[in-house]
Amino acid sequence: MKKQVKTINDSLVRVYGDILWIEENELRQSRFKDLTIKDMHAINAITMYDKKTASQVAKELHLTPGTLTSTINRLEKKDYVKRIRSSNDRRVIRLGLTKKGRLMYRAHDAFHRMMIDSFLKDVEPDEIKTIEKALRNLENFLREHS
Amino acid sequence: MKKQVKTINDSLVRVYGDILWIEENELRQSRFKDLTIKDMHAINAITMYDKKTASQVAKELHLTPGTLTSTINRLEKKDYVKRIRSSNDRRVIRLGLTKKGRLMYRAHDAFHRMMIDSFLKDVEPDEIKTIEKALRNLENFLREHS
DNA sequence: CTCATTTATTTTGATAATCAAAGTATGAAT
DNA sequence: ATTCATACTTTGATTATCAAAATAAATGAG
Repeated sequence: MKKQVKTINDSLVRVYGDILWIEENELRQSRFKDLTIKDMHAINAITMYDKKTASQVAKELHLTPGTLTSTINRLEKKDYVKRIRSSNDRRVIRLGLTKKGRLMYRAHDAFHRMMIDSFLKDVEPDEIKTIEKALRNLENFLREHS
Repeated sequence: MKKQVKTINDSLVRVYGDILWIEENELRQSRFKDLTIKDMHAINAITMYDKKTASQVAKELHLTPGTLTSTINRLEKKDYVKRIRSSNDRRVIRLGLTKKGRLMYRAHDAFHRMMIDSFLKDVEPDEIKTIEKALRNLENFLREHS
């Protein structure tokens, strides 16, 4: 019983470290060598879809506003991200991806999809429900602790 | 179907970011304020149990030998970790935790245990098998990609 | 309307983690 | 003995990060 918890925990810890490391390596061999994982995760948080504000993205990534600014500077200079000054409130910056940014976004997304597909290999639909339940549990736990 | 994969993926991404952030905050409020999360993860990798070599730990953490050296220097100075020169091969450094290090290890471990307990709340024994299967899938995927 | 306050972002200055590459010490093998 | 390999450390440079101060725009009270 106790042992099972430890095994699952160790597996999660290992998996997390390995994912970051593999993503870093794949990135270095790809056409997007000029990005770090952190850059990639910023692009992922910015998203192809909404036009989030800088503050929203900083919060999601748990970065201070200043750090986010410099992240955006970097990504703007490298032509992955663009700043869009909001017209109703001219203090706020909305963030969007350039063509190159969207390309990167899709590539990263494809990797994650592959990963989740393999995660769910041979997992039956009702078993997926179990996994979703456990993840919800975890998210609740984290919410209580923040 | 596609949607489910996306939901699970987003949840995992969110969860991992949040765990790091929460651990960082808890640490800052604890008696172990002098440690960063990275320090804590090094202590976790060093473990209370085996006496791993510096190389082993570096590999587990995906750090270069040089970086591990400076991590160990830091943690030794703060009295969490001790170096033990191996007697059969005097090039090898084995790593152990001090009393303070073991205290930290247990505290961190307790947090993880709580987390996994809540993850597995209302999850039946045979459902746990599902989760273990999915994690094994993921570890295999990661092994193929490294 | 104007001044004070709040909000969103940027700038600045300092620090810590990291890497690659060179260095040191030890061990292994021919 | 000499060379090669291994385990770790040192060095020098770079990058991500933060806290705090600065800027710029919006909001609200009178």
